[in-house]
Amino acid sequence: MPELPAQPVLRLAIPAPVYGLFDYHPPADVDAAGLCPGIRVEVMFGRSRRVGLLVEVAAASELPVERLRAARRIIDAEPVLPADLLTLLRWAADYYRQPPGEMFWSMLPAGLRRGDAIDAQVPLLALTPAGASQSLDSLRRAPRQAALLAELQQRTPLPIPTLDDAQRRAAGALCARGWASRTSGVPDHAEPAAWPNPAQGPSLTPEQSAAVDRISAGTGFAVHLLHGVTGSGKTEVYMRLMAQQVAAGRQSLVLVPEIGLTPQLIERFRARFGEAVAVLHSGLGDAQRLAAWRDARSGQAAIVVGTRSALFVPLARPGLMILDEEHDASFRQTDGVRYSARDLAVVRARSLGIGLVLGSGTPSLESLKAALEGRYGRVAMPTRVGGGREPALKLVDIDQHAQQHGLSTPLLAAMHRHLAADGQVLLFLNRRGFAPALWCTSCGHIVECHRCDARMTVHQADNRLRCHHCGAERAMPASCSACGAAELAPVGQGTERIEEVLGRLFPGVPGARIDRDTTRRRHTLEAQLEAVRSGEVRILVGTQMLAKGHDFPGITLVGVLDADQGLFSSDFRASERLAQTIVQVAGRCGRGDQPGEVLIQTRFPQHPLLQQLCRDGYAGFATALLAERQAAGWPPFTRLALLRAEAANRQAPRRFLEAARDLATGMGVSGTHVLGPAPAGMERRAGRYRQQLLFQADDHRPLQRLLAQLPGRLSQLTGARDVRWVLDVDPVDLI
DNA sequence: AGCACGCCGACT
DNA sequence: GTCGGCGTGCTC
Repeated sequence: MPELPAQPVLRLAIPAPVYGLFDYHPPADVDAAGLCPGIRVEVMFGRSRRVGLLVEVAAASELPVERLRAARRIIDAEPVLPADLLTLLRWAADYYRQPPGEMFWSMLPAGLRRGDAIDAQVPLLALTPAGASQSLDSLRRAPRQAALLAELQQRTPLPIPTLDDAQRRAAGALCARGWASRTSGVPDHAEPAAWPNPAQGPSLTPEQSAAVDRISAGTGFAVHLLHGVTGSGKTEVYMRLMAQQVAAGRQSLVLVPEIGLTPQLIERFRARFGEAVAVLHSGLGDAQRLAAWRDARSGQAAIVVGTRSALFVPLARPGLMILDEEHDASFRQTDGVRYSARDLAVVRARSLGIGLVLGSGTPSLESLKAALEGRYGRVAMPTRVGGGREPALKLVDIDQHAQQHGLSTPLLAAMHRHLAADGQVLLFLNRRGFAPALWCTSCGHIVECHRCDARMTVHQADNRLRCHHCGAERAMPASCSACGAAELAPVGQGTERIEEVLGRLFPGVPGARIDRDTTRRRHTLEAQLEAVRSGEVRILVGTQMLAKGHDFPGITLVGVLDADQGLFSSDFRASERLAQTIVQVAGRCGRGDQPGEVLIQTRFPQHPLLQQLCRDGYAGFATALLAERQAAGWPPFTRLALLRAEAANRQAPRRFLEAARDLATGMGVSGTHVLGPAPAGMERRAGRYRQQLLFQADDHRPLQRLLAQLPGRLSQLTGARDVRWVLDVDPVDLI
């Protein structure tokens, strides 16, 4: 029997938790050879309609032809994702052992995932003839309306999703006056507007110039680790590099941590690059996100700034990628599809053949090692723009000094000194609430969460107990549930309590507290930060939120109230994070000629890590930590993957992971070890018991070999249905 | 993830 | 007698 020539098939990534691509015939009247990978295709998948992404056109399927169905329709004429993102998608799905369909899902704005046309109609604001002939003078008392009218007279129509709240109100007013009207249509992106010339920046310090020259010297793919201390002017270096790209007609993609995407940063970018800046962050609505995404894809935007997921934005003319605060944990996606945007940025830059800058004042050990081995270029900026160096760190032994509610005498003395000299003080304590525990002074009982292996935190302002791990909440008990005595006392310090103590110790000195409890409402954080910058607030207390990205020029003293969390943690990364946090918080103080002072309260002033950090700074500390990691066989000298399982039942996760361990050891992949299972650091959390199994390998290759078939086989394991499990490749949290 | 198929308890 | 409980298995 003559063989029929095999027909080309479409290999699609379809959003489903299934590992692999799915093969379909092209729709009846469509020639597969004419289809470009990156387009969306609508198919019937099982009994439901899905939108899939064409990853490749294959000569034939491995499945018998009769099992394949034909796709319903081809959605796009042009790829929505360019080739480099398809490469990235496949690489990431493979490396992180994630279903490609889910990975692809996270690369598209919501509307496009549903199958909307990429040039869908959007609401537009158009200038009316009356508005066109209107002089701006008549709107002198309505500056926002005047600004919007001026913009409309330059370019009409404007897509309404790109307008902010104030602009939308102004739009309403202009419509009421009959000078503008709402319509809808396809925004005109056929002819990308010419990018405005970047504004002139300040002159660079020699150190900044050298950094710019070093980074822009090469062409093609390269990763540069820009190790610049706080205040060394990294952002200015980024902007110079971006301006070079603008001049060459190429786009820059800037990724910043969640907290780093502040209005100030966007303002700086806008002031330099004007309207050619597109911003992507989690607060955006679907329409705004799509508009920014489209501007990046069309080349309308010269600069694209965003958080983690902006890594997946298509770029028409990519020239440079920048990842600021590269050590920051928020570059890791930890729920849903798991990936590291920092590591994927390297992969994307390589496939694009462009440069990538990883900037940080406290680089991750992974990046430092790569720089030491010469895989990344290393550019150091140890000096602050005003000329000063980073403030020295001083340890205060809290067992040797009297203290009042968590504030030691030396720290209190320093606070008085700095306040008297017109300085501002920042106190850092990574523990919100009033006190981390409530205990009975009569019987010693400590109030615990019913659903977690954790203590309840006292929140005095609203007289409630909260669990910071599961969110459980209850009224403050009047008496001990164990012995009935009405002698419950809060123990330990939280930011709320420190704020109260400061009110008593420094009466009349205006203070502010910044943590998740005080900034829950929108805009309060910005208002509080402004009060600090203006000098109105003299003492600032806060958590982690203070450590990142904010400039407080008037702060001259930083107090780290408790450095000891993290010194003795079972997570080998805790000391790296502790040092990064301390150095980042310390960096908030002192500017130019004003030297800063940093006091770190600890019960272990002799601890070698703290000693090293104070003596040699972050770079010396990191070198020592790298040696320690190498000796202990931890990353970045080895590779890890973590399999976590949880269930309401205590035994199920253990049984499942024991079966998983037997499966993995039975595969006998040389160069790999399986450790565990062991209970997670907090075994019970939110009412669920958690266990974990650790895979360790000398290199990523044996680890990948071990993990290759694992997810598929795990789901077939007996007991797999009794637990929820996730596989985390290159995990950051081991507890 | 959906969504159906499949075998066992309380109902018009 | 059947409506529906959610265990199990599949999706090109």
